[in-house]
Amino acid sequence: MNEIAFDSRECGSCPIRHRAVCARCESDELERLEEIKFYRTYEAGQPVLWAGDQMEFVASVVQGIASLSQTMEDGRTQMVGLLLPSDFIGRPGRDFAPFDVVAVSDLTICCFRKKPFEALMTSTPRIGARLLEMTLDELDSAREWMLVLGRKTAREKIASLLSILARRDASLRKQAPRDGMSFELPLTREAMADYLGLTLETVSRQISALKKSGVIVLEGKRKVLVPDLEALIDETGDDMDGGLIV
Amino acid sequence: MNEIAFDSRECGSCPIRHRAVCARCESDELERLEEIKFYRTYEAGQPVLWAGDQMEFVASVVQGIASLSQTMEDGRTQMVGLLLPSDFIGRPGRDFAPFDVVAVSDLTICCFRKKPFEALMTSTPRIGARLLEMTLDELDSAREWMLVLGRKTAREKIASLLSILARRDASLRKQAPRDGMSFELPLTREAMADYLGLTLETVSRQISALKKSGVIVLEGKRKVLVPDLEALIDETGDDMDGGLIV
DNA sequence: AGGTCAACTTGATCCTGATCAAGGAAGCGC
DNA sequence: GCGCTTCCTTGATCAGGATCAAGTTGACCT
Repeated sequence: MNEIAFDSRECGSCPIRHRAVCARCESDELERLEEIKFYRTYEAGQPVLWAGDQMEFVASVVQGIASLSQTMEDGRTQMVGLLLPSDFIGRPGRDFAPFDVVAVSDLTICCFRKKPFEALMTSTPRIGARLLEMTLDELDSAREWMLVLGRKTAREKIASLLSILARRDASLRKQAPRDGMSFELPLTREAMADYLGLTLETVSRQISALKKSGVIVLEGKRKVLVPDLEALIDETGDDMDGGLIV
Repeated sequence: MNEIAFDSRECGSCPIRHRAVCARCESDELERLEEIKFYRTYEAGQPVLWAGDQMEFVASVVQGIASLSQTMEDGRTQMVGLLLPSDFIGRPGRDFAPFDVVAVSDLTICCFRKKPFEALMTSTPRIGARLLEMTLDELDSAREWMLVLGRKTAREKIASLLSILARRDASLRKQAPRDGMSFELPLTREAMADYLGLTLETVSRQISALKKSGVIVLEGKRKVLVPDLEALIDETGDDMDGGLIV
């Protein structure tokens, strides 16, 4: 996700967050960030914020996965973002949460009170610039996901999600994605369905179908092995190179 | 779209652009923007940029409509954004276009060479801050659209698009959306289909259906009259208040 | 007027994914 | 062990939208 190297020890106990926002920043900025931060943890399934809530902090994901989602009155739900470690929650300059934020797995986030963070942003333009860069990345990701939602078949959708998860999993442990890699599925079938605009039954069926055609191998229900990465990417319908970055 | 009042005469011949980026800025910033800008025009259907193209400028839409879209090898197309007057094209800090940009109607854009614009951004933090704000708005819009693509029925999709177009049309002429308003459809059925993740036949059928149930009245093929705005919004499946802002 | 073309409408049929329904597997407390 | 719950799988059927296929409309040209 974030290419910038930054020695994590210098950042104290919240390395990822600092790497995300303060890349290349000077140490006094780091210290000022240290002063205003605190941690929160949530269990899988717990809400972090409801749409419309007052947000008194911005945060970054340290560990675990959170989701951004919207629900219609009749219960139809669409996940609009998956927040993995190093992703940013909240928006300077905005007071209310636009979407529900829910802990998908056990979750630790590193929070910064919004007011001081905003003050820091105006006094340190680099932070704002970095945030703009991150937001533009997220916007591109959201738009790429619109192709998935609007035009892909169920099978292509599943393959797209798996290939994203595989790549992000690899990059979190700083490896290149490779053949024969395996990773843990952090989402229930229902959460996958909500992300992909499908039902959980269809998700289950398509995973079974990919398994049957040998594109993936399941170890238990939540562990996926990808014997041939290119075969999986083939199933996404994307052209080889471009590829989703989420 | 943009709530900030700014006397357009002060901005020379490109008022919207300046209002979008330079809101509340001082006059010397305006002058510096004047120095590096130029205009381009395109006819309906012409491409502005292909995905992967080098971008040597950023721009804002002055008149007409442009689309952002992605196409798969087999020809499936998904529009991922609709750019109306005052919307921004391009991204400081990025060299290649991530999506195709096409003129949907006759189009005028106001361009700024990227290098000087970026220089201006670092020397004038307010511009960066404004751009961050706009990008966050676009991100929210993109995420709201994901609900439309992933979970809404064809009829709800059409109603959602019409209600957005109605509202943006009203706001462009600085009126509150009201009952009995009518507006021009700037998109072909095919373009609507590409935006909504449908086929053009389904779009046509659902428009006919909405007409038959009296939610809209067609005058010719491209002019829509909305006798009762609330009835249209009802059809979107959204709750009354929140509502899509695109 | 007639011809041409693009945009649109409408009908018939098919198929993907939703829905309804039942049952299996793993974890956990007692 | 047993019951209980949550998550997942699989089957049968249904329906919404895609696809294929004609027509229609209207703008523009000569």
